[in-house]
Amino acid sequence: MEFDKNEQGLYEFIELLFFAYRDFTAGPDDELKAFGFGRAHHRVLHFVARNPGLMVAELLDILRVSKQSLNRVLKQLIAEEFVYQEQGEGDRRRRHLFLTAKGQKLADRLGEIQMQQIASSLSDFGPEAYQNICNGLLSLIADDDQAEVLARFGDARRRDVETDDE
Amino acid sequence: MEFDKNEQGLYEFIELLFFAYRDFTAGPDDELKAFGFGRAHHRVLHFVARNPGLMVAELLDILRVSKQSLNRVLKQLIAEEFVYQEQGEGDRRRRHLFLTAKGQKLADRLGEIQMQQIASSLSDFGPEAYQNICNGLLSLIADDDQAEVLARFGDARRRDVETDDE
DNA sequence: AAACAATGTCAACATTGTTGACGTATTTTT
DNA sequence: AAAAATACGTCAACAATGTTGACATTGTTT
Repeated sequence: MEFDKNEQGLYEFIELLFFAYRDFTAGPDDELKAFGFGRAHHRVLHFVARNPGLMVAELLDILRVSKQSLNRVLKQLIAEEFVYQEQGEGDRRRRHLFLTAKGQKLADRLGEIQMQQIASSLSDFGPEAYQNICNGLLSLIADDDQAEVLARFGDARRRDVETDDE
Repeated sequence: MEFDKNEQGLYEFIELLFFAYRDFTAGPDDELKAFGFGRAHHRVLHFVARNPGLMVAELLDILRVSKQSLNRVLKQLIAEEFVYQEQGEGDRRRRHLFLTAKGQKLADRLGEIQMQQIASSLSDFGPEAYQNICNGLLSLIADDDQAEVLARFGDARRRDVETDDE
């Protein structure tokens, strides 16, 4: 299949993104049903897992939903002890979010499902092709947000290095 | 930025897909508000525009929603004359879907918004990189569905060629 | 005639999004 | 110290979009 950058080809690109997203979210959605959770809960679990100590305001900026919408799922996750909060040390208005052991376990499980799917999907691609795919997705992100996303990636990597050193 | 295929890198891939989808759907969503429509209406407009004469059952298979959920938005689109139906000639139970002039105009407008976004996002990529990106998205689609998607692409291309010949 | 298929429709409900208003700590500014 | 701003939580109402179950209509197949 040749993908061209004419009008026809760009319409196909739109559909590829739709179908990829549709199929990519299907696995975790199923798993979450058993817990009475949905995709909104998954997002919180994912970003808290990847950014321990994340503040509510930061999460709001990532998800781009109203605080009331976030609070509804966050409240459930805290009540059922998948997530806990710690008061900020410098500024005690802030609530830093962390996963409990139970939350970490679920986040890991959901990650595993998606990882397997990506890994098997992308196994045929060499490193250069993989870079192309990632850079392609990155460039689809609004210009203003790209730096933000990369900054969080950088932080997560630094945090991992520090953790490895401990 | 180097994207690796380790666990860290695959988590980043998940996020890239999330952010790309989030920002990519934002533009049309805004435009649709003026018509009192949402993303669900957009999907119908898109797939009917790309596959004139599409049957309801096919649309259900593409969107993977219940017929009741589809019918709610389809009914509105028909009532407000963005979409019309034609009874099947061979099998008169079937309803083939088409866009009216008004529907086509809106579909074109939404397409234009997304096309500009893709075109400017992907303009830096050469043909090989673009093939990688498309093939990457394609491989994320469930195996069972890939053939189906490609078949529809093929049909649309053939239909375009026929149309050009007329 | 009976069964099946394609579509439409009614009703009830769940999830996840929205806006608006208000409350409570806590920190910053004046 | 008082006032303003910030970070977060909460209540309520509502909208969009998804679900399931039941049933009707029409047309086709057996």
